[in-house]
Amino acid sequence: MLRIGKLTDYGLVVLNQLALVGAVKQSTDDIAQATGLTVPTVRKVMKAIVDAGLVIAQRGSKGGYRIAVAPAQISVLDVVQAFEGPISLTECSADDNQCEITESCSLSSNWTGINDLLLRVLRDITLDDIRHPEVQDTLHHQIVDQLQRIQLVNL
Amino acid sequence: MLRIGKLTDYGLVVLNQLALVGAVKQSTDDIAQATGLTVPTVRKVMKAIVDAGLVIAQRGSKGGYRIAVAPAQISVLDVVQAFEGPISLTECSADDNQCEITESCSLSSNWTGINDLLLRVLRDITLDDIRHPEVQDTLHHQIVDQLQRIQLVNL
DNA sequence: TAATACCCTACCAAATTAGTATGGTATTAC
DNA sequence: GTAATACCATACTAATTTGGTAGGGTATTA
Repeated sequence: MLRIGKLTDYGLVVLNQLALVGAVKQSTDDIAQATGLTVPTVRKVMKAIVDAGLVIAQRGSKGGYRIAVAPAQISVLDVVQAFEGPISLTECSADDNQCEITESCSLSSNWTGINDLLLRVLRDITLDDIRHPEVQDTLHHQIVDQLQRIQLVNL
Repeated sequence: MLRIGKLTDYGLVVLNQLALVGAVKQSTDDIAQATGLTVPTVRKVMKAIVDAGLVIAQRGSKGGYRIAVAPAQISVLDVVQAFEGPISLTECSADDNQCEITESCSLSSNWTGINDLLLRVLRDITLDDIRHPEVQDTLHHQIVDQLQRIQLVNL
């Protein structure tokens, strides 16, 4: 139903927690306790955001995780892609494989445009925005206002 | 992976086909042949868009389907919702059920804003836009241009 | 009354996702 | 150099969702 995965959501929660404590390293257990997530789930989440370069992991005693990038530099798109790979609304626009319904498929390729718009929106919203609801509200209204001013060419 | 379902895509293809012939009624077989989809799949697609009121069905001999609304009045959002129900990126923002991680969930509620933006974009693009790629390109550029002019408040 | 063509429900198989378990490896402290 | 800490990698299971299919029912028209 056009949903993002739960893990993506968890990822945002964890990043928020890491942003909260700044440079202080936190272990898996710390994070689990702070967020209310289970330890195994946190582990899974950490792998994704470490691989994406959003978080730095240090092993061994005295190890732990700390955020690698300033919250204002982490976009929602970064997080979504860390968990769900490259975004593409349809198979057509993503892979290079041809779809079966060749004749009608020229139409489907238009999803690409919608896809780009979605990417743009997700890229323009940062972890910092998310963390401050009142700021995010303002941002939200700004974008909606702009969209409302757009005259559709064919109407 | 933040995908729309194949059926939704098919729905758009079928609606395009119906729009092509205007007021002429088409049977399931006609549509299947014209689009390259299988008959059972077309049946499933038709149910969704008939229920959504986008297409009118007439039974009996001489029956068939015809488009119920002008293509310029059918938004991509209409089609997506016909197949995938109300759009909500997270469970939190959709249902009234409480999520388990209570403390951190205030953060998750910010998905709502992103959700609204997505709805807005999908609602502003019509079947007519989709059918004319060059028009849709223009539209696309317009929206992206507007988005680019937005200054994020916290940067 | 028979032919046409939509309608409804249910079923099956494949893919995806969430959650869990387990053994391995790097770093630090003593 | 050994033990404790804590991250790492892989794999497995169960639940959910999705796509595709089947079969019998009902309305309309000739």
